[in-house]
Amino acid sequence: MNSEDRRLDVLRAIVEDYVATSEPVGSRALTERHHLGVSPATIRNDMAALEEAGYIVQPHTSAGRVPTDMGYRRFVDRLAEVKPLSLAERRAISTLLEDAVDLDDVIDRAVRLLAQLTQQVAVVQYPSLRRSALRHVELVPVGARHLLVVIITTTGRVEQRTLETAGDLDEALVAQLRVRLNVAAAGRRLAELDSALRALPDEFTGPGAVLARAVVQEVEDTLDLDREERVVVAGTANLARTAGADFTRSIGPVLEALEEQVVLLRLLGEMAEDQVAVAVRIGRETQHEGLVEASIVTSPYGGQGAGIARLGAVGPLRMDYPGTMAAVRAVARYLTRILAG
Amino acid sequence: MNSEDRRLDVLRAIVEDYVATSEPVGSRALTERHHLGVSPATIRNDMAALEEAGYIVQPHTSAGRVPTDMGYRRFVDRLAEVKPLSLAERRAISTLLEDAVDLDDVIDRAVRLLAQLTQQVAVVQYPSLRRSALRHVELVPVGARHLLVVIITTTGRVEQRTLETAGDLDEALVAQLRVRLNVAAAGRRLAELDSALRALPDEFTGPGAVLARAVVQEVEDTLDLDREERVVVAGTANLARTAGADFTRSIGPVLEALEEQVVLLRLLGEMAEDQVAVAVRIGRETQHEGLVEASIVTSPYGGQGAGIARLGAVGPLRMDYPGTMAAVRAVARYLTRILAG
DNA sequence: GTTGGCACTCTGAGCCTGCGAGTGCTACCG
DNA sequence: CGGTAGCACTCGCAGGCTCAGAGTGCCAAC
Repeated sequence: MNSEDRRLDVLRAIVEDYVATSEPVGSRALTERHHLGVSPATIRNDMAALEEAGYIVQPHTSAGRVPTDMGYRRFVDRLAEVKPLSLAERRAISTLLEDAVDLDDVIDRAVRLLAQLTQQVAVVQYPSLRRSALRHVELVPVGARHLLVVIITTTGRVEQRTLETAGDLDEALVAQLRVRLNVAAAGRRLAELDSALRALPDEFTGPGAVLARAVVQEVEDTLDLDREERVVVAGTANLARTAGADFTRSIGPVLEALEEQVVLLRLLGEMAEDQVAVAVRIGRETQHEGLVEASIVTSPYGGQGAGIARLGAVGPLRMDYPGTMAAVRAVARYLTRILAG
Repeated sequence: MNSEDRRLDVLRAIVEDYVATSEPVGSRALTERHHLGVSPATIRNDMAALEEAGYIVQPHTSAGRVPTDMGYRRFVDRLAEVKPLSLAERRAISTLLEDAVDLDDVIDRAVRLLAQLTQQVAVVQYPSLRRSALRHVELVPVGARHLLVVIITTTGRVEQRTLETAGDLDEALVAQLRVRLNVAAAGRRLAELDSALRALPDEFTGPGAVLARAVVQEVEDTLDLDREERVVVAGTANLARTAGADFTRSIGPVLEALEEQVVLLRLLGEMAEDQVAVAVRIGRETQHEGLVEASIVTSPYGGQGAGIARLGAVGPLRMDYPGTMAAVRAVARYLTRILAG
C-alpha cells in the first residue's frame, strides 16, 4: 500500500473514531479499532505528518489527535460515495411525505423528518419563486379603500398583500384590472414579470391607471427577491444534547444564526454555487461568526416547474458526515418527486 | 409594621435579589441591600417561617435561600401593579409595528420585538379564526382537474388548499359556485359556517353537486379548529445565555416544547381561562414535563373583528416577572391597536 | 519504511484542608 | 412577646497536592 494512501486512511479512521467517541484518538486505539496492518509507532509517524499538513491537532501535549476543519474537509472530499439509506427508512420518508395535504404541510413534514433522521437541526427553504411561474393573481376588495392582492404560483405557493387605495374602489375597474393582469402575467416566470407588467398601467386612464400602477407595484414588491424566500427550521433541541462537548462557548450563536433568515438564505445561496449534489460547509467555511463551530450539509431539491430550493442539516463539526449526507440527499429526492407529482 | 407583612416583604426581597444575582441570598445580604429596618437575626426567623410555609428552600445547609415555585407564585400574585414601560420603549414598539406591510409581517415583527424587550423566548399565536369572520372564498382552477381554494378572513389571514376533482372542471360552474359560496359564507363567523354551508350543495345537480360538496368539505376541513392555529417563536438564543445556571439538565426539553405547536397551543389555551390581563405559569404549573424549569407570561391581544389570540414570553423560573409582564402587556396592547386599525 | 522500546510530558481524577458564608439556638432587652 | 446580639456549628467550595495513565517523540534495530 502506498504510504500516502495509508495516511489518508489514518485520517479517515481518526475522523470516524472522533465522531463516534468525541474524544481525542491516540495511536494505540486506532490500531485496535481498525485493522490498518501496521503498528502504533508507524501510525504515530503518519500522525506527525498529518499534523504537519494541518489535518489534525492535539488539544495538549499528551493527548490524542482531533481533526481540524481542514481534516474534516479532506475526509468529506475523499468520500467515494454516499451510502444509501435502508429500505425501511426510504419507505418511511416516502409515505410520510405523500400524506401531506398542501405545500406548507409538505415542507413542515420534510423539515421534521430530516431533523429526526439526522438527529440534527434541519433547514428547508421554500421553493424559490425565481424560477417558478405565476399561475394567478386575485384582487379582492376589502372595505371601500383596501384591496387584497393574492398571488398564486405554479408551486402552489400563495402570497398576499393588502393595498390601501387613494380613492374609493370601483368594482368594475377591479374586475377589469384582474382580467388584464392575469392575461399579461399568467404563466410567466417571475423573473420575466417585470417586463410583462411594465406596460400594463398605460392601458388605463385616470384613477384606473393609478390603481393599476399601485397593484403592479405591489405584485412586484411582494415577489421582490429578498422577500420571496423563507427557511423553516426544526430540531433545535438536537443542538442542546451535545452542547457541552461540541460547542465550547454556548449554542447561543448557533441559535441566533438559525433564527436569522438572512444568514441562512445567504449560506444556502452560496452553497448553490458549488455545483455538487450534496454540498458541505465546515466551520469557518460557513463564513459566519456564529457558525464557526458548526457544519452544514445541503442539497438542492425541486426543479422543473416546481421551483428550486435547498434543504439541509446543521450540526457540530464532529458530525456524522456520511450519514447526514445520505439523509439530506434522500429527503431532497423524495421531496422533489412529491412536488413534481 | 405587621410581622406577616414584613415576611412578605422579605420574600419579595429574596426573589428580587435572587433574580438579580442568581445566587442564594442570605440574611445579612438582605439587610444590606434593602432597608427592612430589622436585624439579620430577625430576618432569619422570618426566613425559617417562609421555609416552613414552602416559599423558599436552601440548596444546602449553609447556603442562602432560593425561592420555590410557590414562592415565585406568591411574589407574582402580590404584585400590586405592572410597571409601565418607558416612553421611548413604547414609541419604539408603536413605530416598529406600524411599519409592517401585512399580517405575517406584523406577527413577525411583534415576536422579534418581544424577544428583544424581554430578553427571553417570545411566542405569538396567530389570531384565531374561531372568532373571526370569513371575508371571501376564491376558487382558482389549476389545470383541468385541480381546484385551488383560497380562504380569506377579516383578519387578513389567507389559507389555501388544493382539491383534486373527479371530472374535468367546468369554468362556468366554478364561477357560479364561487358566487353562491360567497353569498352564503361571507361575513359569517367561522363557527357558524357549518350550518350556513350545509344546504349549499343541494342547489346544484349532477357534477355540480359533487363539486360543491367537495369544495364545502374542503373549506370546512381547512378551517377545522385543530389546523387553524399557529404559534411563531423567536429569541431561542436567549435561552442559551443563562443555560448553565437556570436549567439544571439542559435547555433541550425547553426547545423541544417550543417546537411543538401542540404543546404551546394547549398551554396558551389553558392560560386563556385564567381571566386575568396578564397570566403567568410558573414551573410545574405549566403541566408540561419539559417546562418544569421554565415560566411563561402571556396576555391576550386582538379582539373585536380582529380575532383573539395570545402572545407571551418563556424564560427561566428566575425571571424578571414585573419587567416581562410589562413588556408582554405593552406589546399585546399595541398589537391589538394595529390589528384593529 | 517499519517496529519495539523507553524516557518524558501532561491532564484529570481524587484527596485533603482551611476559609467563609450562613444558619439555628439561646439568652437578653424593651 | 417580638426583636436583637452573640456564638457555636455545619458545610460547600476553592486551591493545592499527588499520582496514575495515556500518549507522544525519538532512537536504534530490523
